[in-house]
Amino acid sequence: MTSKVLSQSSYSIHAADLAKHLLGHILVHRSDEGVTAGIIVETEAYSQEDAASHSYRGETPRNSVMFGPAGHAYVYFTYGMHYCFNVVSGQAGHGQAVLLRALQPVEGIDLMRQRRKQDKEKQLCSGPAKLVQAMGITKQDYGKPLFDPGSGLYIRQGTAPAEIAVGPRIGISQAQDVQWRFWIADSAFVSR
DNA sequence: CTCTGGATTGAC
DNA sequence: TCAATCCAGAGG
Repeated sequence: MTSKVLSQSSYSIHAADLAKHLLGHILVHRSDEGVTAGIIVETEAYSQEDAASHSYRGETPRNSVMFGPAGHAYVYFTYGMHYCFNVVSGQAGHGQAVLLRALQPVEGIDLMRQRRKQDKEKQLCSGPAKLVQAMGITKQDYGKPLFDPGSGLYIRQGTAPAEIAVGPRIGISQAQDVQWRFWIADSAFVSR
C-alpha cells in the first residue's frame, strides 16, 4: 500500500488554512502495542493574535513548540486529566497550531477499543482527548516531527473531503465569534 | 507562594 | 447539569 506522508512545507501555512487542509488526511501512530490510524474529520485553528489561543500571551514552557517550525506535535495536559493533540502551523516565530478534535478510525480499531474501554466505533475518537487516548499519544510525543515516519507519529496523505462545514470553536471563553472549527460535512465521527 | 480557570469527558 | 483533578500562568 502506498503511504505518502505530508511534507513539512505543507504545514507552513496559516492555522485556519491548515485546519481545513488537514481534513481527509490520516494520523498514524506506531507504538509497542501496535499501529493505530484515523482519518482527520474535525479540526480547530488557534493563532497568536487570537485571545483563545495558548500562544496569545507569548511563548512559555508549555507552548514553546507552537513558536517553532511547522509540522511538529503540540501535546498539552488540561482539566487535570486529559491531553489534547495539535499540529504546529505557520512560520517559526509566530505561535499557532491546529487542534485535532475527531478522527474516523481506520486501523488498530480493537487496540483503540482497549485503550478507550469503549466498544462503539463512533465513540473512540470523537473528541480531542478521546482521540489522544485511542491513538496512544502521550506527552512524550511533544515536539515530534509529523512529516517524518521515523518518529512513529505522522500524517499520511488521504483524500480531500467533498464538503467542509464551518462553525465556532468548542469549549473556549474568548473569541467565541471566530469561525475556526472545521469538519467533514457528512462525517458521522465528529465530536459533540 | 497562592489563586483561578481551563482548546474535556462521562456520569447523573 | 456537574464533578473530577491538577497544572500553567498571573499576580503579590
